[in-house]
Amino acid sequence: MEGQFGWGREEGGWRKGPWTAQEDKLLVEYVRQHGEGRWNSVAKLTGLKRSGKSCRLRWVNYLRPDLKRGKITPQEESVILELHALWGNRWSTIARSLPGRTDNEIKNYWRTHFKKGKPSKNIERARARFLKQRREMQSQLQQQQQQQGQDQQQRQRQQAGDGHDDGAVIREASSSPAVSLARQDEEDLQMLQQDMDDLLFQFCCPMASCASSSCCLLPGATASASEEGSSWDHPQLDGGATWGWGSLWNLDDVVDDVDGGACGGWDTSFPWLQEQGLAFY
DNA sequence: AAAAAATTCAACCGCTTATTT
DNA sequence: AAAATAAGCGGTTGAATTTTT
Repeated sequence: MEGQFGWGREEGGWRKGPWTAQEDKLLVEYVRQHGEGRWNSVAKLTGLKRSGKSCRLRWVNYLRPDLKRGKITPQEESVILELHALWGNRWSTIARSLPGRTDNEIKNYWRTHFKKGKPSKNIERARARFLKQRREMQSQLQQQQQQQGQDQQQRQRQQAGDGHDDGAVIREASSSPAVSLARQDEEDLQMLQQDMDDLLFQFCCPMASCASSSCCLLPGATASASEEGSSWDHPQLDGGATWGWGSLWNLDDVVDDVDGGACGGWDTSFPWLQEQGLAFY
């Protein structure tokens, strides 16, 4: 029974908690007539007592017809792993490469299957800073390009398109099955790669060779992965199997917070892939 | 058989970013 | 230009379900 306590209650006029079939019907009908978006008017037009936010969420994560139902396939799983190694907890970015899967779904899947340690906040902060910088650079570049003639613009774009012959990790990622990064992401990644290479060199990371080539699952390191806490007691063993990009970002921590002891590893090893006979990288 | 523990995942919250007014 | 509104994101929660004891 719902409606008595916290779940299924009404609060400030809005219903909360699990959606009923009737509510779904109303929302689906609304979208059929008015399309996606303007979620706040759902309540006004249909009488559904749900906030716009709630409606959007329900549609995006559950009612959308293009959603893929059913379990995550092994292929999808390896994509998730791969992209999480690249992007960390940027679930929506990852979801873009998995048609029919939502960020929420991927996030849940990751958390329930793979999450073991806790990544440092600094990773994402440093990363955000980097990406922001990158974005600013890009928009500057764009402005410059606009001032120059269109011919030149095209020439430059071509150059940029052809010119990715460096970056082993990128090549590795894009040659992997079923992974296609959004253009913007790919560009970010490319810059990130360069940046990280520099950092690697600078800090002489012991796993440098691992990170710049395409290891990740070392045969010897089945790494039963200490259940809780960081892997930094034995970084070269526990982390060894997974020193890919996710760990690379930890270098941001080094930069960001040199004496904080921050190099927080993601204790993520992938024995399940082996069980399934799947090679990761 | 049943109680406890663990897992799953839909939906929430707060915050940030984008768009509109 | 700035305030308001909408959309989007990621972390977290907790009811329901499944597994273990």
